[in-house]
Amino acid sequence: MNLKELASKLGLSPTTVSRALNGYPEVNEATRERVISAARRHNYRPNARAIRLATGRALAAGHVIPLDTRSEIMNPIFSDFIAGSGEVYARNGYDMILSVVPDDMEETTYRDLRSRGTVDGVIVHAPKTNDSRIHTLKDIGLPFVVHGRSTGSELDYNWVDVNNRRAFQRATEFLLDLGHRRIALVNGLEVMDFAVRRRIGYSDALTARGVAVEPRLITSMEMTEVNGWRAAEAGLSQPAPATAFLCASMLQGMGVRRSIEGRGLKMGRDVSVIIFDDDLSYLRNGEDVPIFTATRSSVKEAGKLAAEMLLSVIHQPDAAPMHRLLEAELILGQSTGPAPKT
Amino acid sequence: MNLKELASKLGLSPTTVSRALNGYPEVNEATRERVISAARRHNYRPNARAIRLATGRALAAGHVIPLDTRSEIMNPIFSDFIAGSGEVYARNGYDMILSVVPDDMEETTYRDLRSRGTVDGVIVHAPKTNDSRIHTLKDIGLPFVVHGRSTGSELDYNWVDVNNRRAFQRATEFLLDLGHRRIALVNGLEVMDFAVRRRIGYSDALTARGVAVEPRLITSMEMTEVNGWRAAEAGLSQPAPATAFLCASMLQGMGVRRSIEGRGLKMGRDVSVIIFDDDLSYLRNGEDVPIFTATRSSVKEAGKLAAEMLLSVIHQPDAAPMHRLLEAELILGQSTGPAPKT
DNA sequence: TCGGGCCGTCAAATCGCTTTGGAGCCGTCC
DNA sequence: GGACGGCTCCAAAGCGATTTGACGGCCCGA
Repeated sequence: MNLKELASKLGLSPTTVSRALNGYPEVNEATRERVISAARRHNYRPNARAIRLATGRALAAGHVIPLDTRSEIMNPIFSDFIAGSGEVYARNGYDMILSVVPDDMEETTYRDLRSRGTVDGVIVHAPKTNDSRIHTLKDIGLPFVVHGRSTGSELDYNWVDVNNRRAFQRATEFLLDLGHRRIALVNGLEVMDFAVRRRIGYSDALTARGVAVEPRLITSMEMTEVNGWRAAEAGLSQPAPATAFLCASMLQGMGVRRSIEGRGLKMGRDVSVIIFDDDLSYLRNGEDVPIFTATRSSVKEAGKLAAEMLLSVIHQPDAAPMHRLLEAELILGQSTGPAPKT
Repeated sequence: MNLKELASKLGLSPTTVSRALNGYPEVNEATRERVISAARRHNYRPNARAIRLATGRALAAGHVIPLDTRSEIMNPIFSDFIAGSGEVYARNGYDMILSVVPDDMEETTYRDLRSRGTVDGVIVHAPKTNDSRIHTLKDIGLPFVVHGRSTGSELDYNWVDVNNRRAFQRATEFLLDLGHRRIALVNGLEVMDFAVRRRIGYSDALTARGVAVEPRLITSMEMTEVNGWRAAEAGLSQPAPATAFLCASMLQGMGVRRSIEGRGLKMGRDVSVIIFDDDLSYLRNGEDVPIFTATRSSVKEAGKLAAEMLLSVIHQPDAAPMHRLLEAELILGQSTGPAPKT
């Protein structure tokens, strides 16, 4: 059932039917009713392919997910992020197109999406410092929103981000207040921009209190459980072991906990741990009582906001760049306590 | 730069240019060369929207991700699955369209995808027993491949699945061989078909050895860390506590471990644990030495196979239904050992 | 030399919608 | 009574590709 058939069934022209369905004013309300009910009755849905060609819009948003060529690790926050954005797209009649692309092919992908007209805009995931994709996208004129920011880019662009620096600064201060002095940072890879910001927050807090930043207490690895365990093993087996760990993710935190308990110590009493909690639906930080003390910011919510921003950018391409900085909450759990007496 | 422009630049008709680029035989090799190099030079890419309308194909595959209306939990295996399928689609010039949909809206979504012509076929995720989506899809004639199976459906359909029953049967036998008799099953929700199959494998193994299946040792919850912990707390605090746990996922296994270690026991010595390991990229089971003894089957690989199957179904809609049953490997880790002497 | 077949190319129709530029009808105002 | 507007509606021209059917050369065999 297509527009022409429906029109002829109604004894109307395709023009009128199209206008009736799309809410244009130049059609009599009575006929509009007639058209709408006939459309429903015959189960008519306009062909998306034709609409796209006719309007020159793709009615689709792209998410280009970089897949690290060496490690092949997918970012685990990704599924919750798209759960958030997907909802927004669905509500607005947009499709969500995913490309999982080896990270050295991203630029080609953007150019392709643009010149073939597959999408109206894209979300940029996992920005690095001085990320070249921002230039590329500005260059080819494809609307985009970055989830995160890229230090070093002199361009202004649309982004949604968490205040990573502040979150880690606060967490570090909290540990300092508890008397901890040897606080280990279990960071993500510092090619990622957010990881750099987190380290800065951490160092700033230490420095402000006159506590030296010790490189031996800082690790920067992919955010997995095993790497968390490894970092804790290193931090706890030193002559002057860490008394607290600040982790960039829940999974790392779980690895740290495994190391602590494997040594017969108790988390929250002998060693304190704070994590960054993305509030992933399948990785909740306990239920009523949080397991980990955490700085929390929902990644699903970020996905929603980014999608909304993208749609607005698509509709008003010439508007000034938009920014949205989210603050993480500091949540008190069972994994922190006063520094043990030396 | 579109086809017409390119054609006029070359002094050729659009027809010829189109044929040259698409490898049709009725065009002179010399002109083909000329066309191809001109296309490259002018950076011409055919407009996907036009191709879709002209050919009547969507050149896109849909993944409808059910979002549990109550718990809002995304399945964590999902990101690795689409990493696998995405690669296949990309290689074949297909787009991947994702719809994250409240589970009571899935049917509407399928009908919509079909009648608006957004996709050529879909992958069905997370089938339940007697899943109505299979009927719906057959009914509306949209090609599909199920990741998993649905017991109770009398229809024959395309699927890619792991031999869940066998995997859990083998794991249970392995624990029995180690002398364990009180083996707890930490299962997923048994509305999911795969969870039912796993329980059957578990019970079959016990029954075959004359060990009674004790309901008090079986839990069936969403597969999170906290639920794993909870199940272990229950299983370990009974008068005759479990000596081994068989978990449906790595996250549950981590929760079980937390409970074990929280009681001052040692996993692998005092209590044994086997997990089902989906080989998720961000949740590796250790590195060289696996942490958990596990039945392992890569969900990314399953994604690849499902996508390949879907493409083949799209191209040959009338072929007989295809099936692919994957066997899980049994991997020996550090989490299992002989049952402690009573 | 003429007709038939093959090769290479093209004009035009098509896909299913949107959108521009009227057209017809009726009522109002001068 | 005629011009002008406002309502409704329609015919036709797009969007940018694919694809059908046909046509002009050229070669070959009769």
